Amino acid sequence: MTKEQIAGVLERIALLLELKAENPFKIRAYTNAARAIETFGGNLSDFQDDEAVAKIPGIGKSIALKIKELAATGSLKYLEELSAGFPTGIMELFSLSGLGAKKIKALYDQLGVSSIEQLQKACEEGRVAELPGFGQTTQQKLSDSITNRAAHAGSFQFGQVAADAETLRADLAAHPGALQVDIAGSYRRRKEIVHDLDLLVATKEPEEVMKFFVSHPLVESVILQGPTKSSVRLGSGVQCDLRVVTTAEYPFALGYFTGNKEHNIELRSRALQRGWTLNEYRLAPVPVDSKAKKKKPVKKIPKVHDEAGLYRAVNLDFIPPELREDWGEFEAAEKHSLPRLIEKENLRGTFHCHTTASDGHNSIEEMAEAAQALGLEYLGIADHSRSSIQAHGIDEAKLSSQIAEIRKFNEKLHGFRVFAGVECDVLRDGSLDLPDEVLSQLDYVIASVHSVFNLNKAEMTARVIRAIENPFVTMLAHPTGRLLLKREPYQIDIPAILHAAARTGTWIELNAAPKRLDLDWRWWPLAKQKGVKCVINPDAHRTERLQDLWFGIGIARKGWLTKDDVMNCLPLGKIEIALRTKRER
DNA sequence: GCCGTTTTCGGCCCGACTGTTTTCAGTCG
Repeated sequence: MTKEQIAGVLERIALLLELKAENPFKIRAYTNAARAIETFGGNLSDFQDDEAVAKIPGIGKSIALKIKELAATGSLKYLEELSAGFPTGIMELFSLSGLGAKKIKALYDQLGVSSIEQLQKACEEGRVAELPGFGQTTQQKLSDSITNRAAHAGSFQFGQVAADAETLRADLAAHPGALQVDIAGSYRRRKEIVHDLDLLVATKEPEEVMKFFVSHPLVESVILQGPTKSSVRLGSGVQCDLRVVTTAEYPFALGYFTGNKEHNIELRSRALQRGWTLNEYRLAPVPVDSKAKKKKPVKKIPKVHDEAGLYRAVNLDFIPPELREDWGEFEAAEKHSLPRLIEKENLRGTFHCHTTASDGHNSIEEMAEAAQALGLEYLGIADHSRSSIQAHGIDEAKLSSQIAEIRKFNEKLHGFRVFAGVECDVLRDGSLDLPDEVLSQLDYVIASVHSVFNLNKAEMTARVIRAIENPFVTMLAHPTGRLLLKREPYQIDIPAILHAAARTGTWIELNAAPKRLDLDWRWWPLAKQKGVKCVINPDAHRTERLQDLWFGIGIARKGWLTKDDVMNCLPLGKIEIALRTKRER
C-alpha cells in the first residue's frame, strides 16, 4: 500500500468522525497523521513496523497500529465500522464549497440526502431551504456550487493563473490607496500547482481598495466581501482572496500568508520560545496565564518593518519565499548557510527550442531575435528527430541542411550565437533515433523520451541510462515525462538516473514549460549533492514562449539551486568550452 | 488521538465572513 493510499484512508476516517461529531481534536489527529504520512520523506519501506511508524511526528501508537493493519491486510476494521453508519456516496458532498460535516449530517438525517445528485434534486424541490439553519440563500448557493463544481475543482498549473495574478497585482498597485501589494500564498512560493491566489494590500483606505478589487474586470463573481477580507472567483475559475491590512501589519501578514502551514507553525513556535505570540498582524507578548506556575522571562519585542526583520527577530536569516516549505530552511537559516538562489538575470542562454523545421511556429532568425530581446547571449535550436512523427521530426538530410543554415546565420551575428542541436528520441531499447555520425556534427544533443511510456520502472530506467551513456548526449530533457494535472510521470528511478548523469557528466533539464516543470524541484537538492548540473530550458515552440524561462527560475529556486548549479548561467565563451568538454569525456 | 527541556493530564490556532438568527453556528483557510 502506498503512502498516498494510507493517507487517503486516514483522511476518510477524519471525515467520518466529523460526521459523527466526534471530539474535534481526535479528528485533527487523523488529519495531521494523514499529512504526516504524505510528507514523510524518510526511509520507511515497511509500514507494518508499527514502532517505526509511531516515531513519525504526529503519529502515535493507536494510528500506527491501524496503519500496520492496513499495510498487512489492505483493509481496516475500524474504517469498516465507521463507514457502516453512512451510505458510501455521502463523502462526495464534502467536495462542495459551503458544505461541512454539520450541514451534511442535517441533510442526511432530515432529508435522506446522501449524494450530490440527491442534493441537487432536493434543492430543485425547495426542500433544503425549509430545514432549520438553512434558507433560500444557502439552497441557491449549494445549487450553484453543484453546477460549477467541475470548473471550480480548484487545481491549476502555475502558468495558467500567472497572467491573471500579475494583472491583478499591477492594477492594485496602481490604485492610489494601495501602499504595498504582493501575491502571497503558494503562488509566491512558486508551487507548480496552485489552488487559489492570495493577494495582500497595505492601505489606509481599505473600503476603497476592496471595492476596486471586487469590481475588477477579471472578477466573475464575489464569493464573500468584508472590510478586511474578500474572496472572488475569476473568469478562469480560480478563487482569489484579498486581505487588507495596515502598513505596520504588512510584514506579518505577508509572512503569514506566504509560508506553508508547517513553515508557519515552526515560525510561531520560535516566537513562543521567546515569550511572544505571532499572528498575521503582529508579534505580541504571550498573554499572562494565571494558571502558569512560573513566569517565563519575556524578551523585548524588536521592531519589525519588513519580512527580513521578522526572521531576524527569531534569529534567522531571511528565508526566500520559494524555500518556505519546512524542508530544511530553518536549519540553514540558523547556520547562515542558505544558498544564494539563482535569479532570472543570471541566465545567459538556453538550449531546448523548436522551429518550423519540426513542430515550432517560428524560424531560426525569429527565435534568435526573441532570445536577444530577452538579453540572452546564445540560443540552442533542437528540433525533433524523425521518430517523433506527431511533431514532424526531421531526418538526417533535413538536419544537415539546418546545421548548414545555422552555421551561415552565425556569420552574420556579433556577440550572439546560435547552437545547432537536436531533440533526439530515445527509442524503446535506449538507442538513439540518429546515428553517432550525425550527432557528432552538432554542437549538442538533447535526449528525450516521447514514446512507449508504459515500461516498468527497471526497463524505463535502463532505457534512459543507456541513452545518456552515449557520449554525444549533452543533456536529458523532461526526465519524467509528466504533464501536470494531465499525465502522470512514467515509472523511472530518478536517483539512479541522477547517479548515471553524475557518472557521465550529462546535464539534467529543468523543463520550464509550465505544463511540465520537470525535473520536479523536490529532486534538485539530491541532484546537486551528486554533482549533477542543471540546464533550464523553455522547450519553446514559438518566440513568446521563451519567456517560460521565468517559470523555470521559480522552480530552480524552490530546488535550492544557485547560478553555479545551472549550466546556462555560463557566458558564451565558457558554455562553448563546456559543450566541447562534455563530448570529449 | 497526539504530545511533553515546566506537564503523563490537559491542552490542542483562531480570526473572518455569511446566513440565519436576535446572539451565534458553520465553514474556511
